[in-house]
Amino acid sequence: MSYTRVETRRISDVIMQQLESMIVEGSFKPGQKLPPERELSSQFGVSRPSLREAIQKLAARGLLTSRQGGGTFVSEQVGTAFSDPLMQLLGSHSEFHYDLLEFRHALEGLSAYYAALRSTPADKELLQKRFEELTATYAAMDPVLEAEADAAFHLAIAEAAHNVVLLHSMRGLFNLLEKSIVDNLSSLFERKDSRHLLYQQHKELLDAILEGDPERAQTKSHEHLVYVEDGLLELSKQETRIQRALRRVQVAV
Amino acid sequence: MSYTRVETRRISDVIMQQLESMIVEGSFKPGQKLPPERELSSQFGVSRPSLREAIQKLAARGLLTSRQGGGTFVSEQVGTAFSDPLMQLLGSHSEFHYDLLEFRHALEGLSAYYAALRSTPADKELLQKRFEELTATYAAMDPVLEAEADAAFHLAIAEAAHNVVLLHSMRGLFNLLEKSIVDNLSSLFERKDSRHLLYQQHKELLDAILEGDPERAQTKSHEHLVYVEDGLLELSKQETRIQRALRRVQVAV
DNA sequence: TTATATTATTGGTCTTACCAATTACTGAAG
DNA sequence: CTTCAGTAATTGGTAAGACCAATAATATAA
Repeated sequence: MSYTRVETRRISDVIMQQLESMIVEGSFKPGQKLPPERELSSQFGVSRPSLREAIQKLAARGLLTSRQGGGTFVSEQVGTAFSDPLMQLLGSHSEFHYDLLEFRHALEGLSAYYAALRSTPADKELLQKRFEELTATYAAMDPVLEAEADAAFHLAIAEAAHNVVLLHSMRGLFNLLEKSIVDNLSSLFERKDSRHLLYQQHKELLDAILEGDPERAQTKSHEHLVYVEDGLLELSKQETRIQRALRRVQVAV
Repeated sequence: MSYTRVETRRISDVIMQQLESMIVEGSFKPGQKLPPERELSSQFGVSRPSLREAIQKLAARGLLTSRQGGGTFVSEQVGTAFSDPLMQLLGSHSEFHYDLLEFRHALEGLSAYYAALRSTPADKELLQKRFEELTATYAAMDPVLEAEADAAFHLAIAEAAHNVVLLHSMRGLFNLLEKSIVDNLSSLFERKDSRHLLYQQHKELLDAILEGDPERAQTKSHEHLVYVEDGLLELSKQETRIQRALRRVQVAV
């Protein structure tokens, strides 16, 4: 008896996977509104019931939510282990903020490395745009606006890295940081005399990516990270880290 | 579980819940064939599309399976953990397995860097122990045992890095990979002629950490990662990555 | 400007019809 | 009687159109 996998793919399953991929890859971002069902169905070339079955399946798994008359939306907290209780805990305990920031900047380095390796022309175009938007905010002297532009720039790098797990992790971290932490700190380590230095670092990072030099991109990102963290260290978080390290020795199994 | 979903309940959700209850209660037993859709729909007093949406949702959750012309059946293995959101997502899409592994190895590099910077004497002791346990498994020729020891070694490094976010992420990734993915692949890229090379890489990594040289630790970890990923690339996942990258260009807004 | 009423949009549901895969049935050949 | 091919019935898969209901956008009146 041959195990002939007929595999008559259900069309709603095909659509579901396509939508799923688009969500995971970032074509549809969390919170974003999807096109109307009628439009989507004709766009995919399937009937509305089939398209609906796909949507309902994804909704059953929590990736989509739809309200009658409102529309269909991508769930805000899609995947990522950063929405779990522990992470919420970490976000609310200031002694871990440094760890969060350190991790975020580390991921940025990774993103830069892979972005330099795998970014498409379209990616590079977007990167250039985001960079220009970031530099434009330097004039405004608005730390919030600047932080947002900075986040957008680094998220664009993460997207250009073409690793969905990395992208999701970055998104989750940014969400976590955005809410409470970064605002207080960003104004601190972005002191006025460092504007030029930050611009220089970002510029070098961008160039390394655009030129497709992963090693240099990672190095530049790393230099950036070291600089920023040095600024943070002035806030004397080092003590708590050492304290934790020592405490850990006691509880280590 | 009780979510304030009190709004106008979708009829397909109501039917889904009823069917779910019947399955859980035993009215429909595992393996049993359900009545035809037309019959069920009229029995519930709803249209067939609505009834179908309910069935598809349950099928998406693994409770039901349906074959065209055959019928709809209750799944045999009801009760297995099929709840994890990201797990289900990434586990069902083999094209993302590479992303997961890449991310894991990248995090290992980070761990190595910070472990070299901040590991305490107690950490180093544990690292040495884990490393010896790992090398011991090389003799056993048991890929599962070896994978476990490898995981324990790298987790110890992550602990020595003293960044709770990094550690938490590593743990989550290991759990994710352990379940289904890594086993198939690990046996592939850990071919027999590479034992010595892997030992060498691990040894150099350990030494760099013990000597407190973060740059070298990261470099060694990176070399290790490159080697492992090269092995994975032989499985030709690169095409799908490129395809995804190109497809993303088209739908990007 | 604000508040209300109206309209358009959009998901939710139903009906009908037809296609496609599977299963059950029939009947002829052995 | 069994066996097997061919046919018909069963049943899930898909499509199209229509209408309802909730929401959002717009226009109107106070």
